[in-house]
Amino acid sequence: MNKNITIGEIARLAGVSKTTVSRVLSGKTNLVKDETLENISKIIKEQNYKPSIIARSLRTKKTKLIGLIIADIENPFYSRVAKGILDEAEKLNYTIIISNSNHSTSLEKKLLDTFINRQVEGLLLATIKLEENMVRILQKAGIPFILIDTKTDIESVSYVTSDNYYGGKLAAEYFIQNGHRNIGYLRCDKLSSFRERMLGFKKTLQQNSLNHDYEVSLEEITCIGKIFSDLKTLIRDEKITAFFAGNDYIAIQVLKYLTNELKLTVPEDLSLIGYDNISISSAAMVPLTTIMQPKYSMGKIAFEQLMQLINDNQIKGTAKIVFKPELLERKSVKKINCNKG
Amino acid sequence: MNKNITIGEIARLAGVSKTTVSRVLSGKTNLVKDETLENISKIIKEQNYKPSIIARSLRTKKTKLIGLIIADIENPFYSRVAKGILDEAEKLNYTIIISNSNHSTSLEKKLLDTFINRQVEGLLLATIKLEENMVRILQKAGIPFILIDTKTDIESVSYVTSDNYYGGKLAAEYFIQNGHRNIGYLRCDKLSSFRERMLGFKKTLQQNSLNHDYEVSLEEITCIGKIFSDLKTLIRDEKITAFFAGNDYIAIQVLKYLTNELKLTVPEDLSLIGYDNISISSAAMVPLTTIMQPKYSMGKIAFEQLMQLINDNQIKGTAKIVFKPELLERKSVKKINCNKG
DNA sequence: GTGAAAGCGCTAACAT
DNA sequence: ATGTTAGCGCTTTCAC
Repeated sequence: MNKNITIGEIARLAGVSKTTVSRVLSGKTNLVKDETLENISKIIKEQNYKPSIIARSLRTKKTKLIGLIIADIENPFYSRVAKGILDEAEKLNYTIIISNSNHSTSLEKKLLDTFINRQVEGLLLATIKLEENMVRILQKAGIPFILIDTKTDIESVSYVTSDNYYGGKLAAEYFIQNGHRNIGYLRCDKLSSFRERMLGFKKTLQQNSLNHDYEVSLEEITCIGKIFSDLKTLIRDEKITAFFAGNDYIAIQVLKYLTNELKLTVPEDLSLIGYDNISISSAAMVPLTTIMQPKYSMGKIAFEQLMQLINDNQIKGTAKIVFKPELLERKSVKKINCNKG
Repeated sequence: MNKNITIGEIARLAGVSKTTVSRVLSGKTNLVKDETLENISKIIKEQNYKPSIIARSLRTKKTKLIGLIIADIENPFYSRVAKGILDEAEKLNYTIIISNSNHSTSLEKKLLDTFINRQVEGLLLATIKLEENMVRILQKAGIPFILIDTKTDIESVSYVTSDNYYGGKLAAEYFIQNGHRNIGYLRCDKLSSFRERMLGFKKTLQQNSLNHDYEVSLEEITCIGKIFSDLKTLIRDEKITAFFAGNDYIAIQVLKYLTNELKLTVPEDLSLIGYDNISISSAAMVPLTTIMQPKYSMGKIAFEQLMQLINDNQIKGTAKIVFKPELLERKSVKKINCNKG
């Protein structure tokens, strides 16, 4: 019944003007007599009145809304990042509107529009394939945004990632150190993070004079099943002994495939490295050796940086944060022979 | 620059009134001459004009906003449910505002307020501990809501869950069939789903004249580490051979603990059953026998039901949807001896 | 088929 | 310390 109670009604009950009530609402209490303040506060509480954020937003142009586009909320990497974002948003009294793009660029474009129309104050993009025209649209709309786990060549675009090139390098070096020579990897050009990982990986193979063409190519990151037959071929024909899966989520699916379908053993028949260190990789059939990146922190810091961009809007700043990933040694890589020591 | 373009500006450029532009915007094209329509559409496109959803919401009282409160987005069960919700919302052109409550009842209360203030049209509550006064607040505000994976005794509250009592029963029966006699389980009273699972489980033990007091109690679902020492005691002193972990997320952490800390083997030293069938339970160290519930569908259907409640608001309907869970046999339960056949 | 005018609930000058 | 007024950008009578 009190769902339609407005500031005017409170003002009437308190015998003051809407302005005064508004001042109480926005904490400008120094402009209100103590007595009046108390009275108004009492009535607000009694009536359980809550100001309309919509009306306020329309007036102030501040929505306290941040848009979040996530490629795949089901991938534990992203859901951990999301948690970092959500926790931080809660602290700062911002509300998050979220969408799952399923890695679809066209959907991401549409979502961008929706979020702009909703007048979000900023945008967090967790793996969008950012095209130039999207950047233009965002900049034209004056909406600051930060990419997470993605990079772009476009100057003046902010991002929070780990050093994926370096991460790829770490993986390759580890395989090599452990005596692997025929090493395969998954390639997916759709994600910039994957591209960088593979670049660092491939380059390192090359520098060690190893064949760097044992690649399995993935068009659509959503259809991981499609790589399996190519992977099988690489194992059979090229005798690869190691495979860099690009991320843990995929690595675990590969692990399942190898074990259940091909009846192969990891790491005896094939060694595997993932990326991300998602929470279950330590409890996988074979505990997964992986490249770790600080997911929660990445979400948290992305949010903090976005706040800065929003608040310092006079200086059109750019945030470029890159974490150093680390290799986490577990049990999915076979030590064929040790070059070290 | 065109960030401030409004309907008035479009009207001016087209040489018509705001009303006419508004009619084009809302698809009331039968009220507009073809010629005018085309002209206006052209200008809208040229100017890349997007109507302010805020202003529209203020006027129409429709926000196209649904609030989603999730207990722990990082738990793959919830993130899968969330995906079902998000995909469906996208289809129906609704926007989701999301928060992670970390299982905190006080935070959930606060979030409820925030979401009401934002004038969400409906609310999806994935495991909130719903107190009576919350229900009153919601009903007073006239906001329909649906609980996911939770139930309540309060009449007229809608929910989408699986039959947790039956799920618990399935788990107990399976242990018993496989020859287990000393069977432990995790108890957590905070979540209604857990309570029901444990009730069904315990009752079944009882009906089979087995000890049903081998319980490990968990106060805060966020601190799973705390159950370990109790679990250890149960294994040592009571010689339990099987343990029902309440959900897969916890089961996997128990699995890690047993393997890494206690150097025990599953299922040789302890058999384990989880719940939910999260995507990685099939790839766990020991593929997890679990009770499956249709997570994605639950999210999807919860959203659909909420739409119904929103649209049929004259009839104050209630949706009570209960899925039948199924036991998924994998490798985490030892067959001590077979009673069957 | 089109437009003028009012108003959604709030805040922000600008008075007083 | 408080009130008056105007207006955010849209939709919706009601009139023409």
